[in-house]
Amino acid sequence: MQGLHKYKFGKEEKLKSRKGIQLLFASGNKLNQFPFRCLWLRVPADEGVRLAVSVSSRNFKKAVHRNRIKRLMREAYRQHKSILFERKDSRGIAFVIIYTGTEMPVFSQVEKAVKTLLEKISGFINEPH
RNA sequence: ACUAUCAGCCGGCCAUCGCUCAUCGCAGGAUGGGAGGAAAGUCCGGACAGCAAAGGGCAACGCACCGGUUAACGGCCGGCGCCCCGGUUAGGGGUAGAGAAAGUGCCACAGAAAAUAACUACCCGAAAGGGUAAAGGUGAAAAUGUGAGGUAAGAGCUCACGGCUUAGGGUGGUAACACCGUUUGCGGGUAAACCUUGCGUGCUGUAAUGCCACGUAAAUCAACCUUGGAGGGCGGCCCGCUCAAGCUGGUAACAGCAGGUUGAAGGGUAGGCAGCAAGACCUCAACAGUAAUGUUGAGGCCAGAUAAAUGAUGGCCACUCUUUUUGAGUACAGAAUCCGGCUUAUGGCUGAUAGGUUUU
RNA sequence: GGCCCCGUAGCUCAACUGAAUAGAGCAUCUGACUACGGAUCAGAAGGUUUCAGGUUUGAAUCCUGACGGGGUCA
Repeated sequence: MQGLHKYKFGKEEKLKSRKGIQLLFASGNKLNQFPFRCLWLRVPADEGVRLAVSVSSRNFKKAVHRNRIKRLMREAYRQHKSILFERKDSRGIAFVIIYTGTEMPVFSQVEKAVKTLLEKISGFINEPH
């Protein structure tokens, strides 16, 4: 099942609940990796791995630019999310990635940063102590 | 080739991977649809939904030449008036354009005086006093302009030609209005100052609203009230109307219990479905109309998410920049209930119409 | 998505019932005082009143439209 969905990023893997997002912002673990900031939290196993993506409208006033950045971030996560699935325990992860840079990125930059970010999270999860 | 207006299209194709919706399938999956002219600003107008539907008056807000168009509009189309440009002719452009002769206010500085005029001045007169507004000169604006008569000096005091204006008339036009002749008068500007007149307008908005699921609050405190009534409703206010919660004891004031309204503090949920995608819809053609627009016929189905889909990478082609390669880039910009407008942001290509210049 | 408010010197605010040089404090600069600096005193500079158009003789003020910033909702 997981192998089949290796490069997909469907509705079930997006963090959509307003309540979950508020919980994440209230008590999530913080992690900085320029140009991103990440908040993540362990959740029960039936939640699965869920991601939300965000760009501040203070840095990017045009909606078309925010959409562009969010699409690049989702695409990068889709290609490298298998890093997170090679984990030891079966609990789920909920996390949000926020773009904090002030300039329009290109895909290669986003891809590189997302990859290192996912490796960092994977390291925290697999070695909690 | 250039300028203006109108209409249309935005990079094209291929490969791999992916997102969202619908349909089919037990499932893996397959097929099909998937941003705009402005989706933007939220400046107007509606559809739709809820609340309320005895009224009357006032206030508030909006609009303001005429006719047409439309579901409606402050939009659009055509005309009229005014202003500007133009060998001041043809023509082109702009225009929030009712009323200043209903009333109130304001008009700095300068000036005699800024709106019931009189400083210098002119005339009569011995003076007291009276008559007058031409000349001075400031200002954005100075008491209807020019000429003649008239007079002591003057003055629409009178006359001629004008300007504006009141009333009623004739001709043309649906009308605004234009022209003609009669007549009343001479009142500076400002209504995007208050205001007056005419016409119109319920309020709140898809986070409306309905249903389902889950969950709690039943309680506490304060104030007021229980038919001589707190408070609620009828658009904001008033009148008026209407709804609205009581018993016991006591002569009464009041007390007790109960109830009602408002507020404080506090508690709970913030999930799902509908609304929500076939409509003042789109394309083409014909007809009516100067046009906006309308009618008829044929064909078509064209996003529907909810921390929010419509994308990424590679290759070739087209164009621009950079010194060739390399490289960078390809307008403005991303639906959120849906329509009709307005405003703003916008690079390029194609076509049509109009204009003048150059070449043949 | 709806509704509401505000833009004045580098900063914080006046002047908002139109009137001609837009004012005050802090900050900046110059000079004096001091051995130097601070404080103090004197003086100066700094403004397309967010932008564009209109009404008016005259606009920061009134009107319209843009641009920018902020707040609020079940």
